[in-house]
Amino acid sequence: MIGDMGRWEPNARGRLEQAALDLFSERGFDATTVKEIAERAGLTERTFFRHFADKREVLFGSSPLQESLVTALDAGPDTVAPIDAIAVALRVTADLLQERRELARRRQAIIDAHTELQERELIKLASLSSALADALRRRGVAEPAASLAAEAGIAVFKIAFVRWVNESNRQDLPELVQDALDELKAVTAGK
Amino acid sequence: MIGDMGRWEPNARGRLEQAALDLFSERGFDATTVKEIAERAGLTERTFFRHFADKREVLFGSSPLQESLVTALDAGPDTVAPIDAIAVALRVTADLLQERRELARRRQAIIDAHTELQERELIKLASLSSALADALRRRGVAEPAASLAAEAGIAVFKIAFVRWVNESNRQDLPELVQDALDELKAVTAGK
DNA sequence: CGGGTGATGACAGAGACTGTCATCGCTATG
DNA sequence: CATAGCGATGACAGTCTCTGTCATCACCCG
Repeated sequence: MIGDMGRWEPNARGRLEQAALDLFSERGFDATTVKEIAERAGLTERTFFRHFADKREVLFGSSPLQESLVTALDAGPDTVAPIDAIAVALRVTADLLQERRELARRRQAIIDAHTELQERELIKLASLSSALADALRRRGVAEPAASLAAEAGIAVFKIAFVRWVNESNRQDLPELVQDALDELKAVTAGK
Repeated sequence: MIGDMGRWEPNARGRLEQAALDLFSERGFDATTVKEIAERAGLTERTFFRHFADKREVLFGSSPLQESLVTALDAGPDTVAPIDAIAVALRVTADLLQERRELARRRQAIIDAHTELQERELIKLASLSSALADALRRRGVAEPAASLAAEAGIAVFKIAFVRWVNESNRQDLPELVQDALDELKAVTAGK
């Protein structure tokens, strides 16, 4: 418990996120009630739901990945092939994510332990894929190439991320992304 | 209402699925309570939860896709490239699915209207992808090629399926799958 | 016909989420 | 400095999902 702070203590949302992360780590997602999260943050259950649409969303509320990916994609020149534009965006974003490795690990451990959280993660990734496809279309890429390239990019990122989080030795995430992409190219080439 | 049937009317599970599909179509997913579904099927709410883990699962309980995909993959010769083995399995399964077009449309309309249902659909597809990757590994495909090929295959299937469901003119689903796969190959080749 | 077994009903209860209204702290404005 | 407005919070009641528990019912087996 942080202590009872009156109303208007700053950063209510951040306090809720921190409290949730701690409690989920300690007791697990199911064994933690929203009321408990709110109380640890010095707030009420009702206020929790004003900041987050549901109990799961507190783990997914701040995700700078989408912005980074889309920005990087829009920035690159329109001349390169879609898959290469995606490769660049993925590596830039991977580099960003790399700075928060411990937070990412902790969060992922919670998510991996609960199916409901995996569902939420998957739909966030789908939204990411959709945003990527939009950005590609803005670059003049037609359908279904845009959607396919976006889906392929997300798949590559997912697989690289899993390796990065699980390996105990610090491997470079952008490198893992590049490796996974090369593997995908090899596989789809029919080998 | 089907009428009040005593206990032991046959196919309780099927009646629940049918009642749910009808009610979700009529009123929407949120506006339908589990109690209403159960009553239309001549059962109680408690019994609903004995057949389905949660309210969403009633739409996903019977999915023969996974079995078909894995069976088809295991059946093919080990000599072909992973991506081609997947292509065959996808086309065989697409052909199966094609027979239930109207049911698929109705179901998909409900799913598309509710985020929570899309979450469940995505995790079912992830499970499918995982099963595909397992089957590939049984064929001797190494990681991460197996996972990447499986993810790519699911992406191809997803995009072909969307087109098949939305187009008013009856296009051949296996053909759409093949087209999407060819597109993916072109995209990952760097064009 | 009695016992066993599995499916169902009845009931209570926890917890997620929503609607509504009161209350609080800050700020602009006179 | 008073006060009115505004956004964030609290308080409270209520619905619905989902679970645990025990009784009851239909069927099958000997």
